[in-house]
Amino acid sequence: MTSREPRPGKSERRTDALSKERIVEAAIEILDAEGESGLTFRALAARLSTGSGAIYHHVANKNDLLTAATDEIVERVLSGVARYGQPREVIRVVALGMFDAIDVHPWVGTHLTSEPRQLALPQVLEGLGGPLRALGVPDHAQFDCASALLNYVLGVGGQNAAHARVHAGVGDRATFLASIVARWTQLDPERYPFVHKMATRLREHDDREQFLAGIDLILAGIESVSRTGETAVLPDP
Amino acid sequence: MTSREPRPGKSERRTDALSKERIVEAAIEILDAEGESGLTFRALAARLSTGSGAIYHHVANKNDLLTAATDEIVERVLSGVARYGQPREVIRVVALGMFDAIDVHPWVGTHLTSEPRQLALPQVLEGLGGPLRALGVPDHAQFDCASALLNYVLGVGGQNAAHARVHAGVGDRATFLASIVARWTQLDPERYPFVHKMATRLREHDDREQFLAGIDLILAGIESVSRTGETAVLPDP
DNA sequence: ACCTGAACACCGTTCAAGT
DNA sequence: ACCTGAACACCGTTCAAGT
Repeated sequence: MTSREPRPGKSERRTDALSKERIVEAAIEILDAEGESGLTFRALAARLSTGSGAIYHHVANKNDLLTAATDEIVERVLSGVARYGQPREVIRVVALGMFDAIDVHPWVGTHLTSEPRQLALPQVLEGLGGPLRALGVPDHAQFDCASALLNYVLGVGGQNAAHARVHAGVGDRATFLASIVARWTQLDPERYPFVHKMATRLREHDDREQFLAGIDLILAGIESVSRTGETAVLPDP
Repeated sequence: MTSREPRPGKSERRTDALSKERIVEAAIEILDAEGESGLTFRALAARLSTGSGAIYHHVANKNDLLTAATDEIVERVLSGVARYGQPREVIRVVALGMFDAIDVHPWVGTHLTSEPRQLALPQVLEGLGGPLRALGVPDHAQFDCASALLNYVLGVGGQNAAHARVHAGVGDRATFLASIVARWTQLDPERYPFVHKMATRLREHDDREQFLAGIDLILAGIESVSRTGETAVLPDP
């Protein structure tokens, strides 16, 4: 519980003065280790060997801190992702990068959908939407296509973050999934036939593969829009 | 600030004893009127003219209360939705029902993605996935298709909830969107060419139409999977 | 200018005491 | 059995006082 010494340098000045970068870095470490509920200004101040009020000299409030931490993770992920190559492959790599990042940092999946003004959102949008032109998607359809991809990625991310949050408290992932399957199979089979059919598949499915299958599904839809023109689904004539 | 009289009936017993239904109903009213931050056990107790501890006799905790409120809204929406007709139309109506519900009750969009054990999730899954068989989607692909639709709906819902939360505090929707457009156009046009192209469209777009365009995109992808078989996107042979 | 940490205004939740 | 509301153990945030 005692705070570690901040490097035993000369005593002229603390060599590691507080800065937004150091605060964000410490916040990320706490978030990864303890989850969202572990990040308090008191815990953060203790880890930085300072008073909780000091943090407010570098960060406006907790929301600002979470936004900065989320932006930092997304920046790292997307800067390490190839932007050349087949457009379809770039989209898949960007999407998978976000999926894996949220797998490692579940809190990113939560905050990404809760603060629409953060930089991370246009960054992901650029990564998913940029390749659309090269894919042959007409100008007027690009917004809809990019937004579908983005919202799907955000949906899965939020869901995975919620899963991680829950089975952080209650045992491991397998027992957590089993508890959901059990709940689903208790539902009335007359009213929920589809859910019953899917329940077993839920237990044995691979999150990452299924995520990619969804991306491929949307990509197939995008291809079909690009071919047929204006609307994705034409009413039967 | 004085609490309203609970109906001046005879004094044998309070005619309106506390119950989970009454608590959930009051919680929904507070959530709709004041937003998520307005729902506190003190505010809820005051509205129900009782002590805050009394609520715990009918509800396990705040998460349980929010789950019950979310389930209630989703139950209302989906029970009022047609289950017959063209399968594609059923999917669109279920999706639009969720979209509109989250538009009216933004907190539903938040809680739907934060509690994976709630009943509302399999309910929406049934509504979106049930019609897939009639659409001609092969058995082994139905899980991926339904999950893509569900995650897209959850993504948009979470995003819209976040928008509502922000522009509840800061003026109306138009100025909120304008502030996002302003932020996006300040980004480096070299690094974010796509975001720049989309920024103007963001201001003039219709949320509901765009939501439906995304559903249609995924439906087009589903059609294409059903036609071509196993994989959505075939590698060029 | 930056840091400190006590103080303030809240929360969710518990629990002895009432009916 | 159900309700009451004070008390407890936290929060985020502020701010006088220090350096």
